[in-house]
Amino acid sequence: MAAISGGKTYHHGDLRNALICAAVDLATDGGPERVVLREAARRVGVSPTAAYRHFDGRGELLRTVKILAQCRLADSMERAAAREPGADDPALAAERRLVALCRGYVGFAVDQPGLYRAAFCVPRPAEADEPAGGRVSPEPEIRAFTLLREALEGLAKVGGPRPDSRPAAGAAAWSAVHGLSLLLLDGPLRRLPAQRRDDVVESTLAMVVSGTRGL
Amino acid sequence: MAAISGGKTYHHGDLRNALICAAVDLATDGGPERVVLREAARRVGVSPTAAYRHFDGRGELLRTVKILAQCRLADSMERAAAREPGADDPALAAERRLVALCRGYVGFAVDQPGLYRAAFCVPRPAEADEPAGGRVSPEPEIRAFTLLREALEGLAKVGGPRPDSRPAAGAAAWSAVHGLSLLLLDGPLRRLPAQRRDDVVESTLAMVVSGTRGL
DNA sequence: TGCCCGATGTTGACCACATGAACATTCCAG
DNA sequence: CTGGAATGTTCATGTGGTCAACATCGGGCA
Repeated sequence: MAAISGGKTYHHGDLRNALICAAVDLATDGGPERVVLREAARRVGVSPTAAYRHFDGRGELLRTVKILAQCRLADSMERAAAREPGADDPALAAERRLVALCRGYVGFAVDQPGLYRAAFCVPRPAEADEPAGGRVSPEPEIRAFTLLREALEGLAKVGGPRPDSRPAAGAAAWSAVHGLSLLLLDGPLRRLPAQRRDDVVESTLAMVVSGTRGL
Repeated sequence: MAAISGGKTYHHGDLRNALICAAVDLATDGGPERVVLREAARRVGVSPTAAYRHFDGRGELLRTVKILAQCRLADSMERAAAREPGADDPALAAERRLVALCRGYVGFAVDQPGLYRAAFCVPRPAEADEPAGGRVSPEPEIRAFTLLREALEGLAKVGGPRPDSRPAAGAAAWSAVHGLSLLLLDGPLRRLPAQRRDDVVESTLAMVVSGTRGL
C-alpha cells in the first residue's frame, strides 16, 4: 500500500506508546472501563489486532494505564506537599506534610476521577497471583503508600505511632483517604456541594492525624 | 408450544425475581461486572430479551442488585453489633457498638467481596443525577451509613464528636472502613495474610475511635 | 360464554468488543 | 541483497446489549 503523502507508513513507529496515550485519554474521561482496545486503536489509526503485537490484550493495556495513573497520583501528592510551607517546629512540619500529602491524594481523586479509578482498577484476567509474603504492601510497592508511611515516620519522632505499628498506621491512613476519595467520586458523597465536601475532607484528615497518633 | 410435563409454561410467573436472584448469584461470585443480562436469563431458562419486560436493561438489573447488596451489608453490620456484649459503662458500650459495626462492615466486604463491590458499583448509564441538596448522604440514605452515624451519636454523649461535626465524623468513619475494605479486596492489601490483615483492621478501627473523638 | 387486548416471552438482527489465525509489508542483520 | 523477525492487516468466531416484530397466555368485559 502506498503511504498517503505526508501520512504514516505501514509501520507506525511508536505504536505501543501511542496506544498507551490513547488509553490514558480514555481512562481520563471515563475511567478504566472505558479503556477499550478497539477504541484506542481507532484513535491511533490502526487496526484493532495491531495492539496485540504490543500488549497481551486489553488487560495488559489497562494494567499499563493503571501503573501510569498510580504514578500521577503520587506526583500529585508530592506537589501538594512541596507547596506546603515548612515550620520551625518539626512536629508541626511533620503533621503538615502528612496532611498535605493526603490533600494531594484526595485532590487528585477529585480532579482526575477517571485516572484515579484506573489507578485502583482490577484488570481482568487478573495478574497471576503468587501467595505473596507478609509485607503490608506487596506489589512493586505503590509510591503513594510509601509517601504516607514515610510521613507517618516523620510524625513518629514527635509522638506519632510506635515503630511496630507504623505499617498498620500507614494502611489505616491510606484507608481513610482512599475510602474518602471513592465515596466522593462514585459513592454516596458523590453529589455533595463543594463546601460540605471540604468539611468532610478536613474532618477525615483531622481523624487521621489525631487517630494515628495513638497507635 | 406445549409445556414440558411438569415444566414451566410459556409464562414464567415470577421472572423479575428469578432474574434478580440469578443476578445476585452472579455478583456474589464475580462482582458487578459479571452481572450479565444474557447469563442471568440463561440461568433462569429464558430468552435474553425477556428481561427487558422487567428491567430497562442491564443497568437497571445491576442497580437492583446493588440495592440488595447494600441491604445485606447493613444486615451484616447489625448482626455484628448484636453479637457484641453490652457494657455497664455507657461510654464503653457505645464505643464497642461502633467498633462492632465497623467490624461487621469489613467482615462483609471480606466474606462477600463480589456483593460488596456490587453495593458500591456505578451502573452505567448512571441514574439521572439531579443537582441534589446539601445532605451528607443523599440518595435513599444508605442504611450502613445511618448505622455508623447513629453509633457516633451514641458515642457523642460521652465525649465523641460535637453535634455540628457529627455528619462529617460519620463520613470520616465510613471513609476509613470503606477504604480499608477496598484496599483489602482489590487494592494493594489484597494478599495480606490473615494475621496481618487483622492487625491492619484493628489499627484502623482504633484510629477511627480515637480520631473521631476529637471532632 | 367467548373473544380481545395487554402482559409477557420468543426469534431474528444489528452493533460493539475481545481475540485468534493466516496473510502482507517492512526493516535490519548477516 | 536477501530472508527472517517485527509489525500491521484482513477475516472469522464468540460474547454481550439492545431493538423490532411476532407469538402466546390469561383475565376481564360484552
